[in-house]
Amino acid sequence: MPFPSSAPSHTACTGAMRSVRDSLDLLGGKWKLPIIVGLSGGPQRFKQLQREVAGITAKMLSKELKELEINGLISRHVQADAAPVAVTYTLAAYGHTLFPVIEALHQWGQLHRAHIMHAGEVVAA
Amino acid sequence: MPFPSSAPSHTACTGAMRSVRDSLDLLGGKWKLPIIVGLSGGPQRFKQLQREVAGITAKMLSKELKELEINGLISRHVQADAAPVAVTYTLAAYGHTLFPVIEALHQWGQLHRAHIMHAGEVVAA
DNA sequence: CCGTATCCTCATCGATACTG
DNA sequence: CAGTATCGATGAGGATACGG
Repeated sequence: MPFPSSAPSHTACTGAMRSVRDSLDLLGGKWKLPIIVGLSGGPQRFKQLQREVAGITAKMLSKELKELEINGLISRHVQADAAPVAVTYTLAAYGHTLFPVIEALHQWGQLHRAHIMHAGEVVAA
Repeated sequence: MPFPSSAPSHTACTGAMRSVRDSLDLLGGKWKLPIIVGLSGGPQRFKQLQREVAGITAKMLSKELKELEINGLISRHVQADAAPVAVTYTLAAYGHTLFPVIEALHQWGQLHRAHIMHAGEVVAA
């Protein structure tokens, strides 16, 4: 069944393609979603976040956070009064709209892992 | 709320992160999902598929199809008897398990487009 | 029609060193 | 702690030409 599921014609998926590509453009790359996941449990400081998103370098984390903030998915708060300056990143309300996407990816990742384990089995959705 | 949603502890998202990364590794890149979408309406010949997935080159389509087939998401059928050889690609049963993922991406893509209209800012397309 | 071979460019990402 | 600057490797992806 093409997307959207109630589509009438053979060229139905054209519209869905554009949306999917849009999402991919914004969320694609290695780190965007993992960072969102890392923030899904609550606000995090830069260093904490780097520890949570295993393997990411400070450079990449900084760059990705900037892009995510520009797109309104997260927000950045600075506590300038402390001696070692504290910066906190928070998942914005708009960022929470990504949960269905992440959930779907999470589910499928688990399914695929199971699928690889016993490669002979047929998988149920 | 961290993933999975019923998680108990502060380190809850670690598990979800792995699954999401797994999916991203397999489905990431510019063309994998668009190709799946292109096949979601039914079997397609190579050239038809290339027309449907706007902008893809024969080289990329060939390469991506190979990877998708290796991962069991699509299947390839050759009709050798015809004069111009006919090759047909079909979304495998396992490929259908990606529908929730694509649907989520599709929905969010639309949401984001509306979000941009509304906000009047952010991101040049 | 269905690809493959070759060459090329450019973005992505990592490592390291450094600053406020 | 919270980043930035610089360099370099890698490979994804595109253009073109050609083969089965």
